[in-house]
Amino acid sequence: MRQPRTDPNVRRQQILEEATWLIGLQGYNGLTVQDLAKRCGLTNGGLLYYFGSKEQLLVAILEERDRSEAAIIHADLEIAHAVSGNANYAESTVLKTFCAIIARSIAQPELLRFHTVLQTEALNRQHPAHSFFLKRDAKVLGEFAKLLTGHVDSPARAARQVLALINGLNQQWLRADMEFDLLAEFDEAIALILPWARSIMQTTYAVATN
Amino acid sequence: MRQPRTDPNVRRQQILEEATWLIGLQGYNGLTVQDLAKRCGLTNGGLLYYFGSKEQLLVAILEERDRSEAAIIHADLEIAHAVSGNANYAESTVLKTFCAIIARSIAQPELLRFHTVLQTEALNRQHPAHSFFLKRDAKVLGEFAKLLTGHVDSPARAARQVLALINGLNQQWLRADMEFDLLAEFDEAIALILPWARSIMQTTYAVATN
Amino acid sequence: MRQPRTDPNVRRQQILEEATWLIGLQGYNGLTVQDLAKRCGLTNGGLLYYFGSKEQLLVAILEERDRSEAAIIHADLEIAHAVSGNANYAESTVLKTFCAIIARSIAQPELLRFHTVLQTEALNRQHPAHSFFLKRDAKVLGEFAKLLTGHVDSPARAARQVLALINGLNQQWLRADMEFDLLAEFDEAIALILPWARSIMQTTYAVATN
Amino acid sequence: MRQPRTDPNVRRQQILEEATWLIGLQGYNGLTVQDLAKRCGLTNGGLLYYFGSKEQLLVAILEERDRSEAAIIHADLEIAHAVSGNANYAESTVLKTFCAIIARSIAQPELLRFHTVLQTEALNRQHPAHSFFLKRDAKVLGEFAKLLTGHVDSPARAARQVLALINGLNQQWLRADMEFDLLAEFDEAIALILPWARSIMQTTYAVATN
DNA sequence: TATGAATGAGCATTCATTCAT
DNA sequence: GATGAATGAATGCTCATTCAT
Repeated sequence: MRQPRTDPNVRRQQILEEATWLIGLQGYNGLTVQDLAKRCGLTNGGLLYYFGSKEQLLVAILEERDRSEAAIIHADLEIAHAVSGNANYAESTVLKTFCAIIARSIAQPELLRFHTVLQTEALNRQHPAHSFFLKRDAKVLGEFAKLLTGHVDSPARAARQVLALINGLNQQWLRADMEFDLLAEFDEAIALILPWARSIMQTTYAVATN
Repeated sequence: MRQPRTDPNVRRQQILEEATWLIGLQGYNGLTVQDLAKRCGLTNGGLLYYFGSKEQLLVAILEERDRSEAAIIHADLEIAHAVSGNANYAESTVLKTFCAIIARSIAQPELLRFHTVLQTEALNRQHPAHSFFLKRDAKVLGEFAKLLTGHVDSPARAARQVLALINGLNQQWLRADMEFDLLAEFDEAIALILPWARSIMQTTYAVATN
Repeated sequence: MRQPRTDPNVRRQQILEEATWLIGLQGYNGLTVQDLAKRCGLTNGGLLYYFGSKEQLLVAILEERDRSEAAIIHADLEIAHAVSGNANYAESTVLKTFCAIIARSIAQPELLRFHTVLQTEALNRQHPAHSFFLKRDAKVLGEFAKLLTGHVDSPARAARQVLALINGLNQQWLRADMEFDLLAEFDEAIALILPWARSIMQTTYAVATN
Repeated sequence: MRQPRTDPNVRRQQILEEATWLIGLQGYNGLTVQDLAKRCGLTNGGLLYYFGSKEQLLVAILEERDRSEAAIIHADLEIAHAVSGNANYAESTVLKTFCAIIARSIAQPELLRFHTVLQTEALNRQHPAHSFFLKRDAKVLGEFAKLLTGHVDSPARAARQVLALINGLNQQWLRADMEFDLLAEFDEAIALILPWARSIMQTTYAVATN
């Protein structure tokens, strides 16, 4: 009857992962604590012991997402920048960064789903993740613009275009049940904005997909 | 106490509009029959008299959306095609069609919100609008491709790119509370795919916004 | 399965009465909507249809109590006052009023229980009936003082004493399962404050218990 | 992380005190083990280690109350009685005893609150403290009657009156947030029953408030 | 055409208690 | 001695739906 006492850190992580998966399917509002608890093999009371409330669970997921995303992206960029010594990022770095984003989505489609679904649900000002995604859009646009500086006429505008392409293609890909080659489509699309991209694609591929 | 006996067709239309607005805010699952009924000035029982169930209400909205969209787009294109006599659409027609889509979104942001929110919520295979948006994506991509034939190397791929740009920019625009010039951003973005677009923009503007 | 459609006003009244009874037993916090609903022969949802929330139900009870109490007391006094033409109330009126309060408690012990239990539960500042009983004490003390003016040295102090005696005896009576003669005890007690009371008791009795 | 190992007797005492305080605020049913544990700086499991269950905790509090009350009252009386050698208590002893009760309530309002709240909550026959307060009322009335013997016509009846006055005034005092002079009000009230009280009040005051 | 009463299922959350550690 | 994880039952409330009127 009683659970065989799982390591609480493992449990917590498991809950976060299952919740991410379920939110990706049904959104935050469509998620029920009961469902989630059952998937994790405990009762709703047991689950709420970890996070206090459904909303705090969401906050915990978003914080973790923030942490791991920041870790990945910044690690890549900081190194690249330090190496070059130049004010702007190298062409290969820029391209690699964008492609890495897509590659990660392909590798972890449940995370992509989570972001895609939650992001739109959170257009509602009352949504607990509303301001999170407001800030996130601003931050991402800023980082993209910085990345694009020196490579396009208007970095801010190009940042919007890159982000729009990423989000738009992601959504098509998810709706089509991932049955087209997202990375290939993105490569072609990014070449619209960075014409030199096509010529250095081979190298990038290898890096991005690792 | 009793309602002053509104014309049932007017009532129906009002319900559809309020529902569209509310779904745009909170999604279909977030919509409550009670809320909607109150906004329409009748009781939940009274509302369901018109549509039978919440799901049938959604179906009715989607059908109406289908009808009015098809009417607008096809009207434009059929005429344009008939006039030219050519196998492909004229540059100005293509551009005008795309811009008209954006212009309509700007003119009726509640419809844009409805589509944006519902479309993502419907990524879930269980969602009553799932197959609707599956078909819609296919249809739109097909129409875009046809429209782009003769103007780009790969019409199918370019169609994806255009649709991605539209959806992506729309989402950014809604999240930013409509505080940037969506049409200007789109003009620049479409010029990435159709380089000749920039030169004929002035004319298009006037037409698209009417 | 479905209820045989009781008259909604009757239903409402029935709910208020059952709730009064249950609160008298277990307090407001001890009252469960489920329990109350079952006693009324409907589901909790059905019950909340009438009052919206447990707290609003309490408010409705208190409002009704207020109304019917004010009606009874003021009717008696206004008439008595009007008749006498004197600035102060007649001895018999004063006594009759106090005894009538006790007589009503004896006739409707469930109301007495309700007030006794809720009043103490509401000592908590967070309690939804807290301010109700604050105001009630003030109002009752004021009315008692007015009633006692001309009959005692310090009407305000005597009002406190009368109220304390009433509440204190009530509580003992309820705890003793109503197994002593509350009215007799009160008659003796009120005579401590109004020494002339004993001599006119016979008359009062007859009136108060009607 | 782990508690710095407080002396278990101190701990126990602290729990009893905090519980008394919380029950005075919200009643026994309104008390939650979680709340109480947090106030005591340990977890719910840790708290229940001491008392086994919420109800046993209540029993422990009541037993302790019994003990310390009995100790105080009886000490006073026994001595007074022994000294006088008379069958009845001296006037000053009687008055001192009553006033001492009030003085103790003023000095420890949290105990007064506890009794006031719990006593009424326990009117419910299902309440774990129901029989405790039944017996207590009987015992107190008996002791009061013994105390009043020789000073009033009907000691039993006078005992009721004194107890009613004490409880009634206490309740008013708590509701008024302790913003009137309870002892002064009680002095006047007790003089209704013991007319000679007023003349020996000065002496009593000094004793009672120490 | 609609209202208004009612249901039944579900929801997030709370809580006393248990127990392995 | 005490923690921390977990349960199971309950709680107030919401919601789509039904249906007599």
